[in-house]
Amino acid sequence: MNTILLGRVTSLKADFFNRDPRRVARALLGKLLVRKTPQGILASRIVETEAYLGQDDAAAHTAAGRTARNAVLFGPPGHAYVYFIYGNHYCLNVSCLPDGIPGGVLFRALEPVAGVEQMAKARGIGLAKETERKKTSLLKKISSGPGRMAEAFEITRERDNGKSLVSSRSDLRIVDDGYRVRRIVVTPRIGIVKSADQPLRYFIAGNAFVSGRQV
DNA sequence: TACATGATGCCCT
DNA sequence: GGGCATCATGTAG
Repeated sequence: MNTILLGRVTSLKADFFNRDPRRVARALLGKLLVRKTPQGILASRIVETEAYLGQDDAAAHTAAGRTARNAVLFGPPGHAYVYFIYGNHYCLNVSCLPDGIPGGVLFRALEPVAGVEQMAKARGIGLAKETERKKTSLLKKISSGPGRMAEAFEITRERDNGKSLVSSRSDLRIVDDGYRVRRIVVTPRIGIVKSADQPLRYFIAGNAFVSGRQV
């Protein structure tokens, strides 16, 4: 993608997503979400995800079967499922498993890597005049949370729902820059009522950009 | 056509 | 730590 800015990276293939969402959610930790914009490249490391299992998972949007809204989750793997929630926020998911079988992974938190100023601006956060100490706490507000990261990447349902995250022509992609995750923590998912006890939330241990409180 | 609800974040206390 | 904004979607009537 942008080899000067990011070093050597390889784009993930559709096969990466063609498996159980629990495995995809784990494997996505440490990868980079990359957006090409007219103003420049945005890149952030994926530090927190949640798996949604399809028809056997009461908390998944696909639990009651296929509808116009959730069709992407029933489609081929590696595509963006974007939905609008609470009248304010968009959330980004990626479809998993083969065409016809529902399942997906929710992106919950990102660590900003490139295009930080642009992402801060998209969030209404000013960084320029801040002290280093204050900047550190503001950086966390850019994309620590599913609604926040969607806003930072300017992700909307209109623009991004159904888009491939693995196509070389896509402006929104996921790449591997060789970063290796040391330890992964697994907890129950956040903000749900049904099936709230299942341990399907994954995050990089010790990472400061994970949303909410760390265990 | 009406209504309840939600994979959230912000602001105020 | 709690209330609230705000609306698309699905389901019931």
